[in-house]
Amino acid sequence: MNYWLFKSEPDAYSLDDLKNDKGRRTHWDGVRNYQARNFMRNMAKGDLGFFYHSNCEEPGIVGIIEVCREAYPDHTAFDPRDKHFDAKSNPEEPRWFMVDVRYKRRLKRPISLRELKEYADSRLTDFALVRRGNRLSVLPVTKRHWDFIVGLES
DNA sequence: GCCAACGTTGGC
DNA sequence: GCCAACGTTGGC
Repeated sequence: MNYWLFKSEPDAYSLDDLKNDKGRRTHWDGVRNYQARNFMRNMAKGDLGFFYHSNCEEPGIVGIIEVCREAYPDHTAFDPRDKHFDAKSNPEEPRWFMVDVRYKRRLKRPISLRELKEYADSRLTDFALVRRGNRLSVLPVTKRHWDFIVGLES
């Protein structure tokens, strides 16, 4: 099993939004970055992910979600009215993919980016999230890092 | 293939 | 709202 991190702006889509969605699940559409897309194509059913709130008052990890459907074409790329429309993608040769994720649980407390950065030079070296300039919306998390971060919870 | 211009992300 | 860090685009 592999571990991941999914970023979302809570104003646009928060952990509560996921929890309140039908079946507590959603499709993770709108990713338009090749590296992030490749990560999604590597995801397997049952993989776990952190739900990260970005671009907000206190950016940080707030919950845990699970991949419940593996990568399939992101149909929002085909819709000219969609914000993430991409004329270069089409159903015959889709360029962008998405996975479905399901709410698992909220962390006992949010683990802020500020707190995670305290470990950037020790327990969380090479964790992409705490490296400068990282803008990937989907990124892998090693088991070592995953376990350490979950351990910060309590 | 280089690189300047441009658009986006996201912390602060 | 600012701006640094990137990724992408397109002229040459």
